[in-house]
Amino acid sequence: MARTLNKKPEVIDAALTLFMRKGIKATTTRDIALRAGISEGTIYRHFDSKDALAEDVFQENLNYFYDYLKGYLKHSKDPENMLRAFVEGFFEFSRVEQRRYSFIMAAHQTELKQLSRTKMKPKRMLTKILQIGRKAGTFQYDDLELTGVMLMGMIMQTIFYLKSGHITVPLDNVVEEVFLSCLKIITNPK
Amino acid sequence: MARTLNKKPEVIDAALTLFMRKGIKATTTRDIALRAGISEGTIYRHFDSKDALAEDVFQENLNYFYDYLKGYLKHSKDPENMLRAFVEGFFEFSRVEQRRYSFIMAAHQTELKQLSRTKMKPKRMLTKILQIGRKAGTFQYDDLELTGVMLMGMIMQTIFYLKSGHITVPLDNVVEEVFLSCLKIITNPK
Amino acid sequence: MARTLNKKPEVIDAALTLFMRKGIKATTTRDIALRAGISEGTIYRHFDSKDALAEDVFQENLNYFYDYLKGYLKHSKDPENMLRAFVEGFFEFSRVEQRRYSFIMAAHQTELKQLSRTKMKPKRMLTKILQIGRKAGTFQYDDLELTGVMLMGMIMQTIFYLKSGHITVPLDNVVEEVFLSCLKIITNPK
Amino acid sequence: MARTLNKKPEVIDAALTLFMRKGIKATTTRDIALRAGISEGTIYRHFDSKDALAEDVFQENLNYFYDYLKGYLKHSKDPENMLRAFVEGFFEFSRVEQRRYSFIMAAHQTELKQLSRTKMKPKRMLTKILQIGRKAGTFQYDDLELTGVMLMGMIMQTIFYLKSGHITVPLDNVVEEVFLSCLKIITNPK
DNA sequence: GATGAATGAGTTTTCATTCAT
DNA sequence: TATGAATGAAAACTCATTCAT
Repeated sequence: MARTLNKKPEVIDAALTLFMRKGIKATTTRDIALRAGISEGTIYRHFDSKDALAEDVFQENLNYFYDYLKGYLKHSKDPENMLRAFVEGFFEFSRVEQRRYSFIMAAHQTELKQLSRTKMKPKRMLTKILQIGRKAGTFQYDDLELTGVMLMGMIMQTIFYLKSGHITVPLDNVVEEVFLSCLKIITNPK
Repeated sequence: MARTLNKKPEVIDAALTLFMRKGIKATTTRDIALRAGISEGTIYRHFDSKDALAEDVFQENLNYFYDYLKGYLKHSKDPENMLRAFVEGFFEFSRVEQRRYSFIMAAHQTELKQLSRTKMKPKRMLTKILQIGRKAGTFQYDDLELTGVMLMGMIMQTIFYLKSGHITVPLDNVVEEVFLSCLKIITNPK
Repeated sequence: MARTLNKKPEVIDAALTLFMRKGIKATTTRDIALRAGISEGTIYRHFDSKDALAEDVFQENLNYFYDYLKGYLKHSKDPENMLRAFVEGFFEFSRVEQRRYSFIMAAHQTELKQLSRTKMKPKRMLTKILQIGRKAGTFQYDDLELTGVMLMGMIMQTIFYLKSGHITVPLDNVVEEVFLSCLKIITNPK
Repeated sequence: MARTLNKKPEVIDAALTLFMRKGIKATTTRDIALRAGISEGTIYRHFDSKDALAEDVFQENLNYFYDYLKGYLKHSKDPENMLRAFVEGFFEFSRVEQRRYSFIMAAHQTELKQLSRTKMKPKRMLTKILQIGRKAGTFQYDDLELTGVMLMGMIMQTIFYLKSGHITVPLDNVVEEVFLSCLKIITNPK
């Protein structure tokens, strides 16, 4: 079937690795071509510009992350378990798929043009869980968005510091601790 | 005699604005010179390199932020009040000094060379508060670093989303909400 | 057996349109392939190079133009009528076959390699008419080439400005006016 | 006074020479830099883009041409003499300033972006002369624009063919012949 | 004949930094 | 100190042409 070669996957893969390692700006098309074992021109056969490539890589990885989390949540039934799975999945992904995770975060926060930053799918997953929990009477909170954001912040920031080696607690404990802190916020009466 | 005019402040001010707006990498020395109303060469009279300028701007703003928070905390006596002041101060600073705040965060997370990222002074303020609170018996938690990081994450992420206009709750309520959530984590029994 | 489809006409047609619109240099093989609905490689099955394609398109259109004028002149007998037919034919062609005309002119004046510019068939038609007219005693002029060139210039320049919309006189009047001006040059005594 | 070097004139001069010789498209910024004895970057210190440079060179030369013609016309009083001076000036310029003339014509017809083609100053000079002549009763014609265009066409086309060596008549005679032909068009009764 | 991915040499453009004035 | 023109290395991007399928 495949009549001709198609180096698009190689381009994307090389780009991901390098974007993650040095950031989008600091990665040159030459770097990408070199690592992909292709010529620079080939990049432009598949993408309109370096920015378009970055955008593409970002979306692809975001989807990958999203699917990863969905897989993690599949078997959870009650809200609390879903939340636990979400937190665990987040940490797990950041550990197993370091490259992807780092890239997603960096791109999300600063490197990408405003456009694509809009919808952070994983955050919407979390708010969904919170909604279900409130409906079930398990969770209590005032503002959905705000609560979601706070929990996301706890999780992401903890991972950020984990990566810089500033936390010495064993990983499992960290995850548990973060999960419990989440629970405290949404299950305790004021 | 001759009032040798010193353009350094102009340089720093222009750099700050631009770094914050477009990031360090995306800001050119030409941009800076243009906005500062000086020539490009002048930048190098005051700084060894663009990176050195960025580093300088970062430190200066971090100190400014730190001093700002210190002023906010001055009159708080008990740990809970200190924590409240800290959270309020953080939000207030991000509101009043938008440029500075945005720049500090962006630079902190991605753009600066590893060197200067090491010590995030405001975070150490927070851990200090947590320590005092634990000593006084007001706060309970297992790991100091981890807890500090989680609280920081909640605060920073909330501000991040506030800035993108995704939260519709009135600011005062948001601050109160975040503060209460912090309290829940460190004052509630498991 | 197999009706080996031949995409050559598509190539030529697409090339003509694009060459005319943006000039030869500014038209890429990619543009041509896209517009022709074929692949870039196919162009090289029919032409040795882009330049050869341009040359081909030029010749083909020049011949087309020439045949068009010949058809216009067929029924004219005396020199004056022939000249009138020539002028009318020129204007008519430029109107009905805009793409072809624009391309011929542009290519003729600047874009083609010296080679093919040599013989501008329509101009030789005009000089032929002038010769016949002189022999018949209808036209008077000193130098054949020079006179031909001047008349050509009047016609072509007028069409050029017509196309840019700078002339507001009705087309028929324009043609008549140009024809009369030609006549003045070759029928009036000094 | 001149405190620092300024290579802008060198850039323009080199560009003019090369644009004229090979056309704008075929001239690379590298060519220009090499010939100007500067680095490529310097071009961009003085012009936003290669296109902007071409535009600038075009305007400059058009003005130069215009001034040249004005000088030629200065001492002519009656319309007929003005017209003669105009025709002579045109031919003379094309001979003395070959580079400039060729460039102006090529750029005018195809190479420049639509924008700058709008106003062809010399043509407006000619229409001015025609107006004066009509007011003075010396010239007769119906449409000013159309007549101007036809005369321009005769002049330009003749020069074009002169350059390609297709005309063997001595230059002075050519000029005289063209001038007389112009006169015939605007001084003879229908 | 047709494809379309790949090429690579070449093009325009960018930008931190230097330096004569 | 301040200038601003100049630099040059490197960046993003282009495109006619080739070639395996």
